[in-house]
Amino acid sequence: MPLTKTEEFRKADVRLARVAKALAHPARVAILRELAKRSECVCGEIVNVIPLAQSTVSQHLKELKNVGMIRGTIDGPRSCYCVDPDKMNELASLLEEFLESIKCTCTDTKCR
Amino acid sequence: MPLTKTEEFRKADVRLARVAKALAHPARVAILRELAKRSECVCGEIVNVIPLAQSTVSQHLKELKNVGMIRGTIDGPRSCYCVDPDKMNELASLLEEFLESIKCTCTDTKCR
DNA sequence: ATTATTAATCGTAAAGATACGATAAAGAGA
DNA sequence: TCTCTTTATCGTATCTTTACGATTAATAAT
Repeated sequence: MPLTKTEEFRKADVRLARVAKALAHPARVAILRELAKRSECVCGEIVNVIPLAQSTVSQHLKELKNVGMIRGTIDGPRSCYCVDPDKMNELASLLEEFLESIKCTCTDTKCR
Repeated sequence: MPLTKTEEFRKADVRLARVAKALAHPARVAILRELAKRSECVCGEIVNVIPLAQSTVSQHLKELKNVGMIRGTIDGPRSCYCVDPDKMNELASLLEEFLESIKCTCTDTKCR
């Protein structure tokens, strides 16, 4: 039995959902917040801030990387992670535009 | 063994993740888009637009309702669903503010 | 009253997400 | 070279999400 039938939906909707999904866990939100407030990032510091096991944090980092929000330069035993500014802005715009477009136009009195 | 340990995270991050999660499926994005472009909505029409079974659409509607994005007035055999303007704006602002705050400040040459 | 229509709910199966410990990989430092 | 540190990956258990069909509920229409 099929699970997610993303093929059936509009590409734009699928992309949007994917971006939203990346933000759909407090750990990933926290990671992005941490990364954004530093000029150089090492995952080790991240692990100390997030109340999860190292392997789990690594998993969340991977997800953020997959969607393109962050970049990681592996540098031997320490990797430099940071927000990808261009991609982040692109994805943010995508979400923001959608959110702006969802202003309710309902004139039904039952809904007001 | 615990699954989501939302208790460990900042309330703001948990709230944000919850909002993002509501948008984390193409069907829900499509539903919001449909609702937003009408002045009166009936679930039946929604079902016809979304390539999923009626029961599944109903489930997605419920999730959007739980997070507060939409309101539904059950009116006998037809229910009127529409975007909750105030709540939607509130949630949208939450997300938008966060996205704006995630501008990369990384000055590391390796990341540029 | 009976029948049709519409939407919610229930039960359930399958896929995905989340979390952890253990292990592997890869340099840094002694 | 050997050890330490750090991160990624693997294996696995559990919870959650997604999806559907079947059923229920509630009104509308005949």
